Amino acid sequence: MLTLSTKYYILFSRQCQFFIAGENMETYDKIVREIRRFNRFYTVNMGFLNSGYLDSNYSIAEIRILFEIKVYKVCIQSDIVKALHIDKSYLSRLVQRFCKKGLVEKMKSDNDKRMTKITLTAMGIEETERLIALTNKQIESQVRGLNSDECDKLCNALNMIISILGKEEC
Amino acid sequence: MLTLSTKYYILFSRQCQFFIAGENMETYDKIVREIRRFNRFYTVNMGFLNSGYLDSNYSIAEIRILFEIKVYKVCIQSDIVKALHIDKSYLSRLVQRFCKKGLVEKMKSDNDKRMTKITLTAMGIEETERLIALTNKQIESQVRGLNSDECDKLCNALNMIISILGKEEC
DNA sequence: AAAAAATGTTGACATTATCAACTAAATATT
DNA sequence: AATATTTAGTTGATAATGTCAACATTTTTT
Repeated sequence: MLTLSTKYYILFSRQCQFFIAGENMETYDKIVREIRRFNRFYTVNMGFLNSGYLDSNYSIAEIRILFEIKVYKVCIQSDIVKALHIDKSYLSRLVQRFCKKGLVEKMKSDNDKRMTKITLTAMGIEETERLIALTNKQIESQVRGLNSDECDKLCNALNMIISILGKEEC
Repeated sequence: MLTLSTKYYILFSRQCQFFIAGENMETYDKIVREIRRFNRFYTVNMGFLNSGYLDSNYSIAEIRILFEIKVYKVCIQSDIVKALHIDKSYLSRLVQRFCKKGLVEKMKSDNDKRMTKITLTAMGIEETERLIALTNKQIESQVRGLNSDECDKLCNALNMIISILGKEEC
């Protein structure tokens, strides 16, 4: 049986919830609009829309995958699938192509025979670094002209976004 | 003929330039790395890598184009080409498809017979708004859980990036 | 008047991505 | 222990997406 105070607490807390929910709704409306605005800006600004990405003969996804393998050093394909949310059959084919090019090496795992460990070859590392350098150059051309104050502010803003949206990671 | 003070001024200013240039080099290295980090995060986080974008039967580019036509209200194809940096032949075909679907209408321009003015039909507006709503929903699911302080900070950060990188627009 | 540039279209591909079905191996369930 | 489910990766078939060069028109520049 409820005491009076408990009852009031429930009432109060419910009201609070409604209040907070209402406030958040509005807040989300604003932030959602801002994110869309940002996405419109950023996809064009970074050239994600036109997929002829760099002069390199690689797609954004390919570069991203090579980079990921480089970071992992050794991993299995499903690690990449989970990290980048790409289709496993697509990745499988890309990995095959990388192998043919001599960028990636496959090794059957001993403990779990379903898995195939993948890793960059020396040539793969070199090529990935070349691609990173290319990307760097492209990005540098976009920030050239910023003064150090703007760079700092930009840097902080980028990290702020990662830290806020990153904790949501599911 | 230079006075001593002018000479010193030039020397000083040159040194300053070197100093600033040197400082900026390092600053760029850092900011370029940060931007790459951000791109890695953001492309995955926003699902730009796997192009099965929304449940909608539209690609990111298509949605972007519809949105752009909506903002322009009336425009010509090359406006969109310039705004989004996409291939004109690709756009031409997409516009044709939109026309067949009844989303976009073409009208020959009178003053310049090369151009074709394009605009969204009522149905096109409706469909674009539906797509915007879908995008909103998807983004909302990513910010759900943020408190209003985090939303504010996120918002400021997004706008900071646009304001800094946006002025570079070439 | 001739050359160059802008607008948009088309042909012919190349690339990129997706979906469903499948094998093989490991794990969970009964 | 036998069966079912899940996980890892591959393959076939095909769809969707994007690109490049060549072209016709019309306008602008020289």
